[in-house]
Amino acid sequence: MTARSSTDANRVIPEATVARLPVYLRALTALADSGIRTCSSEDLASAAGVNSAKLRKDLSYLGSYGTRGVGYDVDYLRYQIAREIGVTQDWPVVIVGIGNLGHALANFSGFRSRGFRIVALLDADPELVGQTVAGVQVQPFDELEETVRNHDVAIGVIATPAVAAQDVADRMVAIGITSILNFAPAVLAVPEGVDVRKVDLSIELQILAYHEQRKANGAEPGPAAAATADGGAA
Amino acid sequence: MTARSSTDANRVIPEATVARLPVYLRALTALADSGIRTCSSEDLASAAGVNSAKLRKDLSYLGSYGTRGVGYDVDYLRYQIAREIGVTQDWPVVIVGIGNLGHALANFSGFRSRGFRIVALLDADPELVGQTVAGVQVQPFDELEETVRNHDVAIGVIATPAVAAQDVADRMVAIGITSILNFAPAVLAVPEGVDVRKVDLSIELQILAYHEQRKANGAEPGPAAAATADGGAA
DNA sequence: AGGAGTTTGTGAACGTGAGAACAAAACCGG
DNA sequence: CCGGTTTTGTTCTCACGTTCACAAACTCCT
Ligand SMILES: NC(=O)c1ccc[n+]([C@@H]2O[C@H](COP(=O)([O-])OP(=O)(O)OC[C@H]3O[C@@H](n4cnc5c(N)ncnc54)[C@H](O)[C@@H]3O)[C@@H](O)[C@H]2O)c1
Ligand SMILES: NC(=O)c1ccc[n+]([C@@H]2O[C@H](COP(=O)([O-])OP(=O)(O)OC[C@H]3O[C@@H](n4cnc5c(N)ncnc54)[C@H](O)[C@@H]3O)[C@@H](O)[C@H]2O)c1
Repeated sequence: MTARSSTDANRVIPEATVARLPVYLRALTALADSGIRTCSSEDLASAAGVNSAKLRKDLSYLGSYGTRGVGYDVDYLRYQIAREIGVTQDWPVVIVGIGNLGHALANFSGFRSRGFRIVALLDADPELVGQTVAGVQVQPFDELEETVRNHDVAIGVIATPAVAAQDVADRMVAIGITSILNFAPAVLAVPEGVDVRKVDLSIELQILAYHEQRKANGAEPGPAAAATADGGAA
Repeated sequence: MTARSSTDANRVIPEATVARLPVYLRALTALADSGIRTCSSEDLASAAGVNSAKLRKDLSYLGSYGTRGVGYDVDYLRYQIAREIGVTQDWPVVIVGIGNLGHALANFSGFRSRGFRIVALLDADPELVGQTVAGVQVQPFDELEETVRNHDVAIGVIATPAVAAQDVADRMVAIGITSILNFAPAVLAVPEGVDVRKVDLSIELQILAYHEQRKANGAEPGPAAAATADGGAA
């Protein structure tokens, strides 16, 4: 109905698969770094911590990039996954809320190396504004709109206290940001078409506590080795 | 087969439900704080950002704590969920790797208020050892065993670089830690019976980038408003 | 060239989770 | 005490995700 990208868009990739592709990408990068040029689905699966059938099925959604009897070319597959995810291009990102967590995020080098570029740090606190964090000057929150327009930002990160999170999200959405990564422990309401993903440390710990309690109570088949995945729709 | 907790353990609660219980708990706390003493499943569901049928089904796994025609008593339900998750007791936690992220975690007040107590911060860097972060002195990594035994720690947090993560995890497991929250972008191998949950910022961003790219390519039914859930078994 | 050995890609079976729908239970007003 | 109203708890159905198992496709050795 609309534009098509080079390799036949609108193939639908299950959310669960999308959530694992970055893991495969990381595993492939590790393999490439250790000089391995070819790997089997078994190799890659164990490096990624999944079972090989699942890996093969996941990759089959992207296309047929392996060679039967041989395996996958590490660099080629890596490029294909990167292209599918969209990290062959650079994504400009803004971070709002430069407190404890915001500082850590700003200093995190893993951003750049994975296709994301921090173009602005913003905070409502006048004390913080003007300070330089990780080589970037903190701007007043009011400059959000200007910055987003100048850099054509689509992805915003919220690292403010929970009470401010909805306000910040509203502002982001109003300005045209369509993907939000939210670290504040708050449920964000956003219009259709805007993606929100949340990272919530407390929830993760509480899930661990639940299983820990069950182990202590003698519930035999204790699960183990969990992860994080999922997606959803608004 | 073994000990039973007060309210009939070994009821099996689906992982997807376990992952949402902390969200309900947070929503209930918010309601309680604003003076609301009773709420319907509809109210709570919208506060938690889920649909009410799902909420009711989730709660039904815990027991029958509502009143038909009336709704749920906020405080009562809150207590029941907290008890089920295991956050009525305090969980001692150790954090290993006090860099950018470790500092932020140590300073995070949301720990204590949700039933977790940081009993130790550990790092391999001699420069860091002895410094006080968030009122706790950083200890050398070698003191892990002693600390874990003294405080009966079951939950460990890894905030070291990826290369060190597996080593740290091995040490933790050897000492008796059975739940690990891993922030390093690495797949951890742990024996059966040990739970690992990972928080990976880069993966979250890449998932957002994927959907963002699809939006740009004109894939109409763009999903939105995702979250984070899941569990698994080793 | 052909057969043995590998390894992918996928069809099918199975399990888990989501959502609609409704009967059972509680309250309320008369 | 009874009928109407509200809201829960649960059942049923469908969609999604995982895993198994195997034919197809490729390599390599003889
Ligand atoms: N620190 C952690 O390790 C951690 C872990 C998990 C979750 N979180 C969550 O992340 C968020 C940030 O945590 P933190 O420890 O960095 O908090 P913080 O208080 O150190 O920092 C919050 C920052 O947000 C700024 N801010 C407040 N309102 C704002 C607004 N309306 N617009 C722009 N900026 C605003 C403040 O000036 C401050 O600099 C919180 O919601 C917290 O619950 C933190
Ligand atoms: N900074 C972030 O916002 C962020 C975001 C997502 C993920 N991460 C990940 O979290 C981890 C920590 O990030 P960071 O920015 O705090 O890194 P960092 O380099 O600032 O801190 C790492 C700390 O771990 C310590 N360490 C190294 N090896 C150790 C060992 N064997 N035992 C004990 N301590 C050891 C180091 O001394 C250092 O203090 C990394 O894996 C990073 O990829 C960080």
